[in-house]
Amino acid sequence: MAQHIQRFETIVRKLRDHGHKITPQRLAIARILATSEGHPSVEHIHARIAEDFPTMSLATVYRNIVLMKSLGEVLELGFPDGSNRYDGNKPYPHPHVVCTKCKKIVDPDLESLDEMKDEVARETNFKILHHRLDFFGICSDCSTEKT
Amino acid sequence: MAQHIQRFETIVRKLRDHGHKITPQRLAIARILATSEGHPSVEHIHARIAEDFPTMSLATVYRNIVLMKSLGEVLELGFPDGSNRYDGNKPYPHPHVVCTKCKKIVDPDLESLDEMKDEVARETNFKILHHRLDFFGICSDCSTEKT
DNA sequence: TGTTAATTGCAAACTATTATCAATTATTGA
DNA sequence: TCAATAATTGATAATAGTTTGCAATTAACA
Repeated sequence: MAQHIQRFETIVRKLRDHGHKITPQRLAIARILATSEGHPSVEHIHARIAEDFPTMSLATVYRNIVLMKSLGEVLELGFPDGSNRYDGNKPYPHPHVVCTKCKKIVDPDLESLDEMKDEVARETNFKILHHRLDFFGICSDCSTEKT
Repeated sequence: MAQHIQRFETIVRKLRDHGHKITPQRLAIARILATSEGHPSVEHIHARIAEDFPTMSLATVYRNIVLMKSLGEVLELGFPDGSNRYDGNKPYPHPHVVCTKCKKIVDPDLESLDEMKDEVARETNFKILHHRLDFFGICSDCSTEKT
């Protein structure tokens, strides 16, 4: 995916431009965040890197995610059950569809969200800065399973 | 507010119908959940009850919230920063507008959400069961403050 | 009222995340 | 190229919010 490579390079450039060192750990974390379709968790990121670098520390994953969040290059998705997932692919607010069975997360295309934002701003007199929209349900794979 | 009293009675009836004992602690928690406009936190609930019953335990608040959630009478709002707020007033999914400064949470009226749900279901082939929609911004009170 | 199982309060356990700190390493400029 | 230095790392301790275990208490029902 060319756009994944672009995202990866954007993140690395941003890190460099802000004077952060480019370490192998940092690169590995950025790569997974930029190229994953599946909105990985910290555990997932750590486990994947630990396959090749057994000394990779969880703390390093957390630290780098905080850093990339602060640079606006990673979106954190915290869920009510306490689980956190990350998106380095589209680091701006956008709707998600979550399968409650297999935990898959999909990005739908929705038109009407901006209008809705204006509607809310008008009605409540808030200055709306960002938002969060998740739909929860069962994906087609899981609903056809006979288990 | 008559509808707050109704909500309180609905919750108590539901508890009773499911064979749960009606304890003073349980009633106090249900009352706050049913009558609060402000989407209280566990701490808030506990603190308010502790004014009158100093032995009220935090664990009891947690346990009863879990119970009322499982009966579908309380909606849990977990936020990305890890904070949790509860709504015993409208225990079904509905949009929220959160002031990031004073933490106020308001319920806006939105028409277009059901259409959006259908749109998502059509596009992703998910069976949508519930959703979560939050807008974050600055309320009019906070934006007029000169601090 | 007495019996019984649910509920409570307290404290210990747990989990996800953050902070500490000595050792390591990327960057820089000579 | 390499030495100086400041950031980063890994291992572990600390933290905060929530949950669990257990003995004592209490609501519900006969």
